[in-house]
Amino acid sequence: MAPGTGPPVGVQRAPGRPRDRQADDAILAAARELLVEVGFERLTVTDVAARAGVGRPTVYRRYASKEELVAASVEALRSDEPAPDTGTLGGDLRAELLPRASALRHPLLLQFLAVLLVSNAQGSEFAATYWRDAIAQRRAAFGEIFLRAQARGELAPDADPDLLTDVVAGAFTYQALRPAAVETEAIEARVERLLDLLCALLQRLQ
Amino acid sequence: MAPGTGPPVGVQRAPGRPRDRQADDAILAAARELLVEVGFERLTVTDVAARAGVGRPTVYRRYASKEELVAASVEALRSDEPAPDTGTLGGDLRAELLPRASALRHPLLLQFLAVLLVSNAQGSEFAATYWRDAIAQRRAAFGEIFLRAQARGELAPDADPDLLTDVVAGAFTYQALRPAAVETEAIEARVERLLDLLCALLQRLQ
DNA sequence: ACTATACGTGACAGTCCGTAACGGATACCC
DNA sequence: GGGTATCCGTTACGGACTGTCACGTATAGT
Repeated sequence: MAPGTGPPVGVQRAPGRPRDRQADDAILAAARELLVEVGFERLTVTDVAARAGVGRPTVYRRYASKEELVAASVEALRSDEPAPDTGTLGGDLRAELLPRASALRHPLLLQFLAVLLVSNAQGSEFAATYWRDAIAQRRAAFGEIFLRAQARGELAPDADPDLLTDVVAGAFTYQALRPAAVETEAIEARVERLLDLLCALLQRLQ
Repeated sequence: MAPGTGPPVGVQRAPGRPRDRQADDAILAAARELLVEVGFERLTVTDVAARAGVGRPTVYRRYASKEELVAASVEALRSDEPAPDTGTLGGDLRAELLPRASALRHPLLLQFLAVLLVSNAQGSEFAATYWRDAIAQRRAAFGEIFLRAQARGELAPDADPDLLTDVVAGAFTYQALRPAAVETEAIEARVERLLDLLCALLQRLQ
């Protein structure tokens, strides 16, 4: 997962020429762009290297496989995402869930979920790492939304935020299975209706 | 999607040697088995042909691509699934949802969902066909469960069964993203708790 | 200077996809 | 039976991708 054998931590300094940190970023950016453009399966390491202006061995020096490269590129994106609105106590539940609904249908995340689904179903070693590095933190942000709603009295205090996350995140993620190319705006409307239904369900749970 | 240019319908009879129907079944069975064993990406047409005891061109004579082969193998599985319990009015909602929860986490279906997710995110032409052939009918069975629950008075009659399907199917499908290899029995328990929560949510919607 | 590593280029073996060519087999029609 | 059209299995091919290696060169610390 980490580039190579890991960066030299703290005072310790590796001998020889250091890694080009500019290449690090270029590789991750190129991987993200191509993942969105052509998908995981048609993404090639050759193309990533070319777009990053880098030789292919330079990519493999950092990531042992195409899977690790993709996982790292998605994980790096998380720090670029907007902060989960940790201002006041926030508005109502619906207003807080809406931006998360669209974030869950981000093309990059969906491509990654597909990788996760596949490596999962066959018990790949990557599955657990993927979950821990890329999904768990996003789920935590979801759980805090429900905690805030409970603090505001919008939600029953004994409801498990983790299970609620499964329900809400599952419903939104599920929308990505629909043939989006044909009716991308119809799905937007459907998400709105879904959001209404979920809020009605949750707020009746008091 | 259909094998070759389609089978001769009705009285019409194609000239020349007919297709080996035994090979048809062997190919689909081999594809299903390998899809579960190694996943979509590591499934090769060469292996499918070998397991089916068939030459590789014999596979390509029926399906234009690996994607079509996989889609057909999943679609063929649907007819093997148990009938959706169209007996009396059924038991309660929870009892009807339970078998569907495990059906949604069938390894074969999950592999297929991953294919759908990928081809979807990049606007593949297959996406719409996949949805229509393999998903839409399963969703219909789900909708009927909610219709029966409404007939029994367990559910508000104005609730949209289609949206409810999104919520329930989404929650269960989402579980497949968890690292299953490590804790396969923990997920079983989680599905039980999730089922309890969903029933509590739905039945409060009156 | 010396060492150790990174870089780019180019090449390589191995695998897979999808297609084509061949000889033989099997159905229908005259 | 002869003719025709399609199937089958085998074998081979071009193209693409993966992951690795070797080479010469560049860049850091000692």
